[in-house]
Amino acid sequence: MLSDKISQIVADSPILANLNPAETQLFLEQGRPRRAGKGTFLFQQDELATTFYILTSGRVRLVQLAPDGQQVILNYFGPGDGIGIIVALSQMAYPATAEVLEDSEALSWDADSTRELMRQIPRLAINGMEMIAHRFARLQERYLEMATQQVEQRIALTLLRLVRQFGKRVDDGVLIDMPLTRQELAEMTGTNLYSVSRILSKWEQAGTLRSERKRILLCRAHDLVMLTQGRD
Amino acid sequence: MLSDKISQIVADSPILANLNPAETQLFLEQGRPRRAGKGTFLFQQDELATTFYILTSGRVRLVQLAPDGQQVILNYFGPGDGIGIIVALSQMAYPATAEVLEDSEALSWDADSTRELMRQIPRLAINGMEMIAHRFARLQERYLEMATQQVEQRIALTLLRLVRQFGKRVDDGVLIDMPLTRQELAEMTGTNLYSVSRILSKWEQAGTLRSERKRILLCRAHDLVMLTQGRD
DNA sequence: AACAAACTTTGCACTATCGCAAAGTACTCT
DNA sequence: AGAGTACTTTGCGATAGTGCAAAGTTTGTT
Repeated sequence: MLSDKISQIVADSPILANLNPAETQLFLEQGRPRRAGKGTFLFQQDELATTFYILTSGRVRLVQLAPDGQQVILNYFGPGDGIGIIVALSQMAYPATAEVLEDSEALSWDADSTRELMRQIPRLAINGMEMIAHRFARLQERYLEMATQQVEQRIALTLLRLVRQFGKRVDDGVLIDMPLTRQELAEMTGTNLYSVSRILSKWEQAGTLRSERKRILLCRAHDLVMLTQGRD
Repeated sequence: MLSDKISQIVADSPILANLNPAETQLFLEQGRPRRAGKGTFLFQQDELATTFYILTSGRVRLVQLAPDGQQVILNYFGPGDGIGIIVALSQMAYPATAEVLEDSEALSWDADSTRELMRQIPRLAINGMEMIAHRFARLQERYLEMATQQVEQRIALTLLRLVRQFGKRVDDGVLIDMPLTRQELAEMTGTNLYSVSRILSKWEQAGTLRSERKRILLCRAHDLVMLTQGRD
Protein backbone atom coordinates (compact mmCIF):
# COMPACT_ATOMS: atom_id res chain seq x y z
CA MET A 1 0.00 0.00 0.00
CA LEU A 2 1.25 3.43 -0.89
CA SER A 3 1.10 6.31 1.50
CA ASP A 4 -1.46 8.98 0.77
CA LYS A 5 1.31 11.46 0.21
CA ILE A 6 3.01 9.39 -2.46
CA SER A 7 -0.29 8.53 -4.14
CA GLN A 8 -1.09 12.21 -4.25
CA ILE A 9 2.20 13.18 -5.87
CA VAL A 10 1.73 10.60 -8.59
CA ALA A 11 -1.97 11.28 -9.06
CA ASP A 12 -1.14 14.92 -9.77
CA SER A 13 1.12 13.90 -12.62
CA PRO A 14 -0.26 14.70 -16.06
CA ILE A 15 -0.02 11.01 -16.95
CA LEU A 16 -3.13 10.46 -14.81
CA ALA A 17 -5.09 13.51 -15.93
CA ASN A 18 -8.78 12.83 -16.58
CA LEU A 19 -8.69 9.27 -15.29
CA ASN A 20 -11.52 8.23 -13.03
CA PRO A 21 -10.69 7.07 -9.49
CA ALA A 22 -10.94 3.37 -10.37
CA GLU A 23 -8.53 3.79 -13.26
CA THR A 24 -6.15 5.84 -11.15
CA GLN A 25 -6.25 3.16 -8.50
CA LEU A 26 -5.53 0.44 -11.06
CA PHE A 27 -2.54 2.34 -12.31
CA LEU A 28 -1.15 3.11 -8.88
CA GLU A 29 -1.43 -0.51 -7.83
CA GLN A 30 1.00 -1.51 -10.53
CA GLY A 31 3.67 0.93 -9.38
CA ARG A 32 6.52 -0.55 -7.40
CA PRO A 33 8.32 1.64 -4.87
CA ARG A 34 12.04 1.93 -5.31
CA ARG A 35 14.67 3.75 -3.30
CA ALA A 36 17.81 4.98 -4.96
CA GLY A 37 20.84 6.37 -3.18
CA LYS A 38 22.77 9.44 -4.19
CA GLY A 39 25.27 8.63 -6.91
CA THR A 40 23.41 5.61 -8.25
CA PHE A 41 21.49 5.43 -11.51
CA LEU A 42 17.85 4.66 -12.23
CA PHE A 43 19.01 3.49 -15.64
CA GLN A 44 21.98 3.94 -17.93
CA GLN A 45 22.25 5.06 -21.50
CA ASP A 46 22.05 2.20 -24.06
CA GLU A 47 20.42 -0.24 -21.64
CA LEU A 48 17.20 -1.69 -23.01
CA ALA A 49 14.39 0.52 -21.75
CA THR A 50 12.00 -1.62 -19.78
CA THR A 51 10.96 0.59 -16.92
CA PHE A 52 9.82 4.11 -16.30
CA TYR A 53 9.67 6.07 -13.08
CA ILE A 54 7.77 8.77 -11.38
CA LEU A 55 9.92 10.47 -8.81
CA THR A 56 8.26 10.86 -5.42
CA SER A 57 11.13 12.45 -3.52
CA GLY A 58 14.68 13.61 -4.18
CA ARG A 59 16.34 14.84 -7.33
CA VAL A 60 17.50 13.12 -10.50
CA ARG A 61 19.11 14.36 -13.67
CA LEU A 62 19.26 13.05 -17.19
CA VAL A 63 22.68 13.02 -18.78
CA GLN A 64 23.75 12.08 -22.26
CA LEU A 65 27.27 10.95 -23.01
CA ALA A 66 28.93 11.66 -26.35
CA PRO A 67 31.21 9.02 -27.89
CA ASP A 68 34.20 11.30 -27.24
CA GLY A 69 33.48 11.47 -23.52
CA GLN A 70 31.87 14.90 -23.39
CA GLN A 71 28.55 14.98 -21.64
CA VAL A 72 25.39 16.99 -21.87
CA ILE A 73 22.86 17.51 -19.12
CA LEU A 74 19.39 17.29 -20.58
CA ASN A 75 17.14 17.80 -17.59
CA TYR A 76 16.75 17.99 -13.85
CA PHE A 77 13.79 16.25 -12.25
CA GLY A 78 12.04 16.70 -8.93
CA PRO A 79 9.09 15.01 -7.19
CA GLY A 80 6.17 14.32 -9.51
CA ASP A 81 8.27 14.23 -12.67
CA GLY A 82 8.23 11.21 -14.98
CA ILE A 83 11.54 9.76 -16.04
CA GLY A 84 12.01 7.42 -18.97
CA ILE A 85 8.32 7.50 -19.87
CA ILE A 86 9.05 8.36 -23.43
CA VAL A 87 11.15 5.38 -24.32
CA ALA A 88 10.06 2.73 -21.85
CA LEU A 89 7.13 1.78 -24.04
CA SER A 90 9.04 1.43 -27.26
CA GLN A 91 11.40 -1.52 -27.08
CA MET A 92 14.40 0.69 -27.51
CA ALA A 93 17.47 1.64 -25.54
CA TYR A 94 17.44 4.52 -23.09
CA PRO A 95 19.06 7.40 -24.92
CA ALA A 96 20.43 8.89 -21.70
CA THR A 97 21.44 8.06 -18.15
CA ALA A 98 19.30 8.95 -15.12
CA GLU A 99 21.65 9.96 -12.35
CA VAL A 100 20.41 10.19 -8.77
CA LEU A 101 21.64 13.45 -7.21
CA GLU A 102 20.34 12.96 -3.68
CA ASP A 103 18.74 9.99 -1.95
CA SER A 104 15.46 9.58 -3.77
CA GLU A 105 12.30 7.53 -3.96
CA ALA A 106 10.31 6.68 -7.02
CA LEU A 107 7.55 4.44 -8.23
CA SER A 108 8.36 2.27 -11.22
CA TRP A 109 6.28 0.59 -13.89
CA ASP A 110 7.51 -1.94 -16.36
CA ALA A 111 6.79 -1.66 -20.05
CA ASP A 112 4.73 -4.81 -20.47
CA SER A 113 2.25 -4.14 -17.72
CA THR A 114 1.99 -0.51 -18.76
CA ARG A 115 1.22 -1.52 -22.31
CA GLU A 116 -1.51 -3.74 -20.93
CA LEU A 117 -2.82 -0.91 -18.76
CA MET A 118 -2.98 1.29 -21.81
CA ARG A 119 -5.06 -1.27 -23.60
CA GLN A 120 -7.52 -1.19 -20.71
CA ILE A 121 -7.36 2.56 -20.21
CA PRO A 122 -6.95 4.27 -23.60
CA ARG A 123 -6.91 7.64 -21.89
CA LEU A 124 -3.61 6.62 -20.37
CA ALA A 125 -2.04 6.19 -23.79
CA ILE A 126 -3.43 9.51 -24.91
CA ASN A 127 -2.06 11.24 -21.81
CA GLY A 128 1.28 9.63 -22.45
CA MET A 129 1.30 10.98 -25.98
CA GLU A 130 0.46 14.46 -24.79
CA MET A 131 3.25 14.45 -22.26
CA ILE A 132 5.70 13.26 -24.84
CA ALA A 133 4.52 15.83 -27.34
CA HIS A 134 5.18 18.60 -24.84
CA ARG A 135 8.62 17.34 -24.04
CA PHE A 136 9.32 16.96 -27.72
CA ALA A 137 8.34 20.52 -28.43
CA ARG A 138 10.52 21.76 -25.59
CA LEU A 139 13.48 19.74 -26.77
CA GLN A 140 13.01 21.12 -30.26
CA GLU A 141 13.00 24.60 -28.85
CA ARG A 142 16.31 23.94 -27.17
CA TYR A 143 17.69 22.42 -30.32
CA LEU A 144 16.84 25.64 -32.09
CA GLU A 145 18.58 27.61 -29.37
CA MET A 146 21.68 25.48 -29.59
CA ALA A 147 21.76 25.89 -33.35
CA THR A 148 21.16 29.62 -33.52
CA GLN A 149 22.10 31.36 -30.28
CA GLN A 150 25.48 32.36 -28.96
CA VAL A 151 26.86 31.10 -25.68
CA GLU A 152 25.76 34.12 -23.68
CA GLN A 153 22.16 33.84 -24.86
CA ARG A 154 22.11 30.11 -24.22
CA ILE A 155 23.26 30.57 -20.65
CA ALA A 156 20.65 33.26 -20.09
CA LEU A 157 17.90 31.04 -21.48
CA THR A 158 19.05 28.13 -19.36
CA LEU A 159 19.03 30.21 -16.18
CA LEU A 160 15.55 31.45 -16.98
CA ARG A 161 14.35 27.87 -17.43
CA LEU A 162 15.95 26.83 -14.14
CA VAL A 163 14.24 29.72 -12.42
CA ARG A 164 10.90 28.56 -13.75
CA GLN A 165 11.53 25.05 -12.48
CA PHE A 166 13.43 25.62 -9.23
CA GLY A 167 13.07 29.32 -8.58
CA LYS A 168 12.34 30.44 -5.04
CA ARG A 169 11.37 34.01 -4.25
CA VAL A 170 13.64 35.60 -1.69
CA ASP A 171 14.18 39.13 -0.44
CA ASP A 172 16.38 40.45 -3.17
CA GLY A 173 15.39 38.35 -6.15
CA VAL A 174 14.83 34.76 -7.20
CA LEU A 175 17.11 32.01 -6.02
CA ILE A 176 17.76 28.96 -8.16
CA ASP A 177 17.12 26.53 -5.36
CA MET A 178 19.58 23.77 -6.15
CA PRO A 179 23.34 23.31 -6.11
CA LEU A 180 24.68 24.15 -9.54
CA THR A 181 28.32 24.40 -10.54
CA ARG A 182 29.84 26.27 -13.48
CA GLN A 183 30.72 22.91 -14.95
CA GLU A 184 27.12 21.74 -14.79
CA LEU A 185 25.83 24.93 -16.31
CA ALA A 186 28.37 24.45 -19.08
CA GLU A 187 27.12 20.93 -19.74
CA MET A 188 23.60 22.27 -20.02
CA THR A 189 24.52 24.94 -22.54
CA GLY A 190 27.10 23.29 -24.73
CA THR A 191 30.09 25.31 -23.57
CA ASN A 192 32.83 25.01 -20.91
CA LEU A 193 33.19 26.11 -17.34
CA TYR A 194 35.55 28.99 -18.18
CA SER A 195 33.11 30.65 -20.49
CA VAL A 196 30.31 30.20 -17.98
CA SER A 197 32.44 31.70 -15.23
CA ARG A 198 33.39 34.72 -17.32
CA ILE A 199 29.81 35.40 -18.32
CA LEU A 200 28.47 35.04 -14.78
CA SER A 201 31.21 37.39 -13.56
CA LYS A 202 30.15 39.92 -16.15
CA TRP A 203 26.53 39.68 -15.06
CA GLU A 204 27.53 39.95 -11.43
CA GLN A 205 29.43 43.17 -12.27
CA ALA A 206 26.31 44.49 -13.95
CA GLY A 207 24.14 43.66 -10.94
CA THR A 208 22.00 41.19 -12.82
CA LEU A 209 22.72 38.37 -10.40
CA ARG A 210 24.79 37.32 -7.45
CA SER A 211 26.54 34.00 -7.31
CA GLU A 212 28.43 32.06 -4.75
CA ARG A 213 29.72 28.55 -4.91
CA LYS A 214 27.00 26.35 -6.42
CA ARG A 215 24.41 29.01 -5.84
CA ILE A 216 22.89 31.58 -8.16
CA LEU A 217 20.54 34.36 -7.20
CA LEU A 218 18.92 36.38 -9.96
CA CYS A 219 18.42 39.97 -8.88
CA ARG A 220 17.17 41.30 -12.17
CA ALA A 221 15.93 38.38 -14.22
CA HIS A 222 14.55 40.86 -16.69
CA ASP A 223 18.09 41.72 -17.80
CA LEU A 224 18.45 38.17 -19.00
CA VAL A 225 15.15 38.29 -20.82
CA MET A 226 16.34 41.42 -22.64
CA LEU A 227 19.57 39.70 -23.53
CA THR A 228 17.75 36.81 -25.13
CA GLN A 229 15.57 39.10 -27.16
CA GLY A 230 18.38 40.82 -28.99
CA ARG A 231 18.82 44.56 -28.56
CA ASP A 232 18.43 46.16 -25.17
CA MET B 1 -12.06 5.59 -52.05
CA LEU B 2 -8.33 5.60 -51.94
CA SER B 3 -6.22 4.06 -54.62
CA ASP B 4 -4.47 0.83 -53.75
CA LYS B 5 -1.16 2.52 -54.17
CA ILE B 6 -1.92 5.23 -51.65
CA SER B 7 -3.46 2.77 -49.21
CA GLN B 8 -0.34 0.70 -49.46
CA ILE B 9 2.00 3.60 -48.72
CA VAL B 10 0.06 4.51 -45.63
CA ALA B 11 -0.47 0.94 -44.49
CA ASP B 12 3.30 0.45 -44.48
CA SER B 13 3.72 3.32 -42.06
CA PRO B 14 4.70 2.26 -38.55
CA ILE B 15 1.59 3.97 -37.23
CA LEU B 16 -0.41 1.00 -38.56
CA ALA B 17 1.96 -1.76 -37.51
CA ASN B 18 0.24 -4.80 -36.00
CA LEU B 19 -3.25 -3.59 -36.77
CA ASN B 20 -5.65 -6.14 -38.22
CA PRO B 21 -7.17 -5.43 -41.64
CA ALA B 22 -10.46 -4.19 -40.21
CA GLU B 23 -8.67 -1.70 -37.97
CA THR B 24 -6.42 -0.59 -40.82
CA GLN B 25 -9.48 -0.06 -42.97
CA LEU B 26 -11.19 1.96 -40.25
CA PHE B 27 -8.18 4.19 -39.93
CA LEU B 28 -7.72 4.69 -43.66
CA GLU B 29 -11.37 5.63 -44.10
CA GLN B 30 -10.90 8.62 -41.85
CA GLY B 31 -7.99 10.00 -43.84
CA ARG B 32 -8.80 12.87 -46.15
CA PRO B 33 -6.72 13.36 -49.29
CA ARG B 34 -5.10 16.72 -49.71
CA ARG B 35 -2.97 18.17 -52.47
CA ALA B 36 -0.43 20.83 -51.71
CA GLY B 37 1.48 22.82 -54.28
CA LYS B 38 5.16 23.60 -54.14
CA GLY B 39 5.85 26.59 -51.91
CA THR B 40 2.72 26.21 -49.80
CA PHE B 41 2.59 24.99 -46.21
CA LEU B 42 0.80 22.05 -44.63
CA PHE B 43 0.86 24.05 -41.42
CA GLN B 44 2.74 26.93 -39.90
CA GLN B 45 4.63 27.28 -36.67
CA ASP B 46 2.48 28.52 -33.74
CA GLU B 47 -0.82 27.58 -35.38
CA LEU B 48 -2.95 25.38 -33.17
CA ALA B 49 -2.14 21.79 -34.11
CA THR B 50 -5.35 20.09 -35.19
CA THR B 51 -4.25 17.91 -38.06
CA PHE B 52 -1.54 15.46 -38.93
CA TYR B 53 -0.49 14.14 -42.30
CA ILE B 54 1.00 11.12 -43.93
CA LEU B 55 2.74 12.12 -47.12
CA THR B 56 1.82 9.95 -50.10
CA SER B 57 3.86 11.72 -52.77
CA GLY B 58 6.24 14.64 -53.05
CA ARG B 59 8.58 16.16 -50.54
CA VAL B 60 8.08 18.33 -47.46
CA ARG B 61 10.43 19.80 -44.92
CA LEU B 62 10.03 20.93 -41.36
CA VAL B 63 11.50 24.32 -40.54
CA GLN B 64 11.73 26.16 -37.27
CA LEU B 65 12.06 29.90 -37.12
CA ALA B 66 14.00 31.65 -34.36
CA PRO B 67 12.70 34.96 -32.97
CA ASP B 68 15.66 36.73 -34.57
CA GLY B 69 14.78 35.46 -38.03
CA GLN B 70 17.33 32.68 -38.32
CA GLN B 71 15.89 29.37 -39.32
CA VAL B 72 16.72 25.76 -38.70
CA ILE B 73 15.75 22.85 -40.92
CA LEU B 74 14.67 19.96 -38.73
CA ASN B 75 13.74 17.26 -41.20
CA TYR B 76 13.00 16.30 -44.76
CA PHE B 77 10.05 14.01 -45.41
CA GLY B 78 9.19 11.75 -48.33
CA PRO B 79 6.26 9.42 -49.15
CA GLY B 80 5.15 7.35 -46.18
CA ASP B 81 6.45 9.75 -43.57
CA GLY B 82 4.15 11.17 -40.89
CA ILE B 83 4.15 14.91 -40.36
CA GLY B 84 2.79 16.64 -37.29
CA ILE B 85 1.81 13.36 -35.64
CA ILE B 86 3.60 14.24 -32.48
CA VAL B 87 1.76 17.39 -31.65
CA ALA B 88 -1.56 17.00 -33.42
CA LEU B 89 -2.96 15.00 -30.54
CA SER B 90 -1.95 17.35 -27.78
CA GLN B 91 -3.88 20.57 -28.04
CA MET B 92 -0.76 22.58 -28.57
CA ALA B 93 0.72 24.76 -31.26
CA TYR B 94 2.83 23.31 -34.05
CA PRO B 95 6.41 23.99 -33.02
CA ALA B 96 7.55 24.21 -36.64
CA THR B 97 6.39 24.95 -40.19
CA ALA B 98 5.84 22.20 -42.77
CA GLU B 99 6.98 23.59 -46.10
CA VAL B 100 6.03 21.83 -49.33
CA LEU B 101 9.10 21.53 -51.58
CA GLU B 102 7.45 20.00 -54.63
CA ASP B 103 3.83 19.40 -55.54
CA SER B 104 2.73 16.81 -53.03
CA GLU B 105 -0.17 14.69 -51.87
CA ALA B 106 -0.98 13.62 -48.37
CA LEU B 107 -3.71 12.10 -46.29
CA SER B 108 -4.79 14.07 -43.26
CA TRP B 109 -6.47 13.19 -40.00
CA ASP B 110 -7.88 15.61 -37.51
CA ALA B 111 -7.06 15.36 -33.83
CA ASP B 112 -10.56 14.70 -32.55
CA SER B 113 -11.37 11.78 -34.77
CA THR B 114 -7.90 10.34 -34.22
CA ARG B 115 -8.35 10.52 -30.49
CA GLU B 116 -11.61 8.64 -30.94
CA LEU B 117 -9.90 6.07 -33.18
CA MET B 118 -7.29 5.55 -30.51
CA ARG B 119 -9.97 4.86 -27.97
CA GLN B 120 -11.34 2.17 -30.26
CA ILE B 121 -7.95 0.84 -31.34
CA PRO B 122 -5.55 1.06 -28.39
CA ARG B 123 -2.79 -0.41 -30.54
CA LEU B 124 -2.93 2.80 -32.56
CA ALA B 125 -2.08 4.89 -29.52
CA ILE B 126 0.74 2.54 -28.62
CA ASN B 127 2.14 2.71 -32.14
CA GLY B 128 1.92 6.46 -32.00
CA MET B 129 3.90 6.50 -28.79
CA GLU B 130 6.56 4.27 -30.24
CA MET B 131 6.97 6.47 -33.29
CA ILE B 132 7.23 9.52 -31.15
CA ALA B 133 9.72 7.86 -28.85
CA HIS B 134 11.98 7.06 -31.78
CA ARG B 135 11.80 10.58 -33.10
CA PHE B 136 12.45 11.90 -29.65
CA ALA B 137 15.55 9.78 -29.27
CA ARG B 138 16.83 10.90 -32.65
CA LEU B 139 16.24 14.54 -31.84
CA GLN B 140 18.06 14.10 -28.56
CA GLU B 141 20.96 12.57 -30.43
CA ARG B 142 21.11 15.60 -32.67
CA TYR B 143 20.87 17.90 -29.70
CA LEU B 144 23.92 16.17 -28.28
CA GLU B 145 25.71 16.63 -31.57
CA MET B 146 24.87 20.29 -31.72
CA ALA B 147 26.06 20.78 -28.16
CA THR B 148 29.32 18.86 -28.40
CA GLN B 149 30.54 18.56 -31.99
CA GLN B 150 32.32 21.08 -34.16
CA VAL B 151 30.92 22.36 -37.40
CA GLU B 152 32.89 19.92 -39.54
CA GLN B 153 31.65 16.90 -37.60
CA ARG B 154 28.11 18.17 -37.66
CA ILE B 155 28.14 18.53 -41.42
CA ALA B 156 29.61 15.05 -41.79
CA LEU B 157 26.93 13.56 -39.53
CA THR B 158 24.20 15.39 -41.41
CA LEU B 159 25.42 14.13 -44.78
CA LEU B 160 25.55 10.59 -43.43
CA ARG B 161 21.97 10.91 -42.23
CA LEU B 162 20.84 12.28 -45.58
CA VAL B 163 22.53 9.37 -47.30
CA ARG B 164 20.62 6.94 -45.14
CA GLN B 165 17.36 8.66 -45.98
CA PHE B 166 17.83 9.69 -49.60
CA GLY B 167 20.98 7.87 -50.70
CA LYS B 168 20.97 6.26 -54.13
CA ARG B 169 23.75 3.93 -55.20
CA VAL B 170 25.43 5.04 -58.41
CA ASP B 171 28.58 4.02 -60.25
CA ASP B 172 31.12 5.96 -58.28
CA GLY B 173 29.53 6.26 -54.85
CA VAL B 174 26.26 7.25 -53.21
CA LEU B 175 24.26 10.20 -54.44
CA ILE B 176 22.13 12.25 -52.08
CA ASP B 177 19.09 12.16 -54.28
CA MET B 178 17.58 15.56 -53.65
CA PRO B 179 18.42 19.16 -54.43
CA LEU B 180 20.36 20.58 -51.52
CA THR B 181 22.04 23.98 -51.37
CA ARG B 182 24.89 25.08 -49.13
CA GLN B 183 22.44 27.39 -47.41
CA GLU B 184 20.11 24.50 -46.61
CA LEU B 185 22.93 22.35 -45.32
CA ALA B 186 23.96 25.27 -43.14
CA GLU B 187 20.43 25.54 -41.73
CA MET B 188 20.52 21.85 -40.89
CA THR B 189 23.82 22.08 -39.05
CA GLY B 190 23.67 25.37 -37.24
CA THR B 191 26.26 27.21 -39.30
CA ASN B 192 26.36 29.41 -42.42
CA LEU B 193 26.71 28.81 -46.12
CA TYR B 194 30.33 30.02 -46.23
CA SER B 195 31.54 27.50 -43.72
CA VAL B 196 29.64 24.73 -45.47
CA SER B 197 31.14 25.71 -48.81
CA ARG B 198 34.67 25.75 -47.43
CA ILE B 199 34.30 22.36 -45.79
CA LEU B 200 32.75 20.75 -48.86
CA SER B 201 35.58 22.19 -50.96
CA LYS B 202 38.08 20.66 -48.63
CA TRP B 203 36.41 17.27 -48.84
CA GLU B 204 36.22 17.55 -52.61
CA GLN B 205 39.99 18.20 -52.65
CA ALA B 206 40.49 15.10 -50.54
CA GLY B 207 38.37 12.98 -52.89
CA THR B 208 35.76 12.24 -50.25
CA LEU B 209 32.91 13.59 -52.34
CA ARG B 210 32.03 15.44 -55.48
CA SER B 211 29.56 18.27 -55.49
CA GLU B 212 27.87 20.36 -58.09
CA ARG B 213 25.13 22.87 -57.71
CA LYS B 214 22.51 21.40 -55.37
CA ARG B 215 23.94 17.95 -55.76
CA ILE B 216 26.28 15.95 -53.55
CA LEU B 217 27.83 12.62 -54.38
CA LEU B 218 29.70 10.79 -51.65
CA CYS B 219 32.58 8.82 -53.12
CA ARG B 220 34.07 7.67 -49.85
CA ALA B 221 31.43 7.92 -47.18
CA HIS B 222 33.76 6.10 -44.86
CA ASP B 223 35.99 9.17 -44.67
CA LEU B 224 33.11 11.02 -43.08
CA VAL B 225 32.48 8.22 -40.62
CA MET B 226 36.13 8.40 -39.57
CA LEU B 227 35.84 12.13 -39.15
CA THR B 228 32.91 11.80 -36.80
CA GLN B 229 34.72 9.24 -34.71
CA GLY B 230 37.65 11.37 -33.83
CA ARG B 231 41.10 10.18 -34.91
CA ASP B 232 41.69 8.86 -38.39
C1' DA C 1 21.79 34.98 -77.52
C1' DA C 2 21.55 37.85 -73.77
C1' DC C 3 20.14 38.87 -69.33
C1' DA C 4 18.73 37.98 -64.77
C1' DA C 5 18.48 35.16 -60.90
C1' DA C 6 20.18 31.71 -58.06
C1' DC C 7 23.93 29.33 -56.31
C1' DT C 8 28.96 28.69 -55.16
C1' DT C 9 33.72 29.84 -54.08
C1' DT C 10 37.51 32.12 -51.74
C1' DG C 11 40.45 35.98 -49.69
C1' DC C 12 40.45 38.61 -45.78
C1' DA C 13 39.77 40.72 -41.42
C1' DC C 14 37.39 40.05 -37.32
C1' DT C 15 35.09 38.03 -33.27
C1' DA C 16 33.56 34.58 -30.21
C1' DT C 17 34.93 31.03 -27.80
C1' DC C 18 38.18 27.87 -26.04
C1' DG C 19 41.37 25.84 -22.84
C1' DC C 20 45.68 25.93 -20.29
C1' DA C 21 47.88 27.67 -16.33
C1' DA C 22 47.98 29.47 -12.12
C1' DA C 23 46.12 31.50 -8.22
C1' DG C 24 42.38 32.22 -5.16
C1' DT C 25 38.42 30.66 -2.32
C1' DA C 26 35.30 27.61 0.05
C1' DC C 27 34.04 23.48 1.93
C1' DT C 28 35.12 18.58 4.27
C1' DC C 29 37.26 15.40 6.93
C1' DT C 30 40.18 13.72 10.54
C1' DA D 1 43.72 23.25 13.22
C1' DG D 2 45.50 21.50 9.07
C1' DA D 3 45.44 18.94 4.88
C1' DG D 4 43.09 17.75 1.05
C1' DT D 5 39.56 18.27 -2.25
C1' DA D 6 36.29 20.72 -4.95
C1' DC D 7 34.97 24.84 -7.04
C1' DT D 8 35.83 29.51 -9.07
C1' DT D 9 38.27 33.27 -11.33
C1' DT D 10 41.10 35.53 -14.75
C1' DG D 11 45.16 36.49 -17.91
C1' DC D 12 46.73 35.03 -22.06
C1' DG D 13 47.53 32.91 -26.35
C1' DA D 14 45.42 29.94 -29.71
C1' DT D 15 41.71 28.51 -32.85
C1' DA D 16 37.40 27.86 -34.96
C1' DG D 17 34.05 29.94 -37.13
C1' DT D 18 31.91 34.17 -39.06
C1' DG D 19 30.40 37.27 -42.59
C1' DC D 20 31.48 40.80 -46.03
C1' DA D 21 32.94 41.51 -50.60
C1' DA D 22 33.68 40.29 -54.93
C1' DA D 23 34.09 37.22 -58.56
C1' DG D 24 32.84 32.94 -60.73
C1' DT D 25 29.44 29.47 -62.25
C1' DT D 26 25.15 27.44 -63.52
C1' DT D 27 20.35 27.70 -64.67
C1' DG D 28 16.24 29.65 -66.37
C1' DT D 29 13.76 33.16 -69.17
C1' DT D 30 12.51 36.01 -72.88
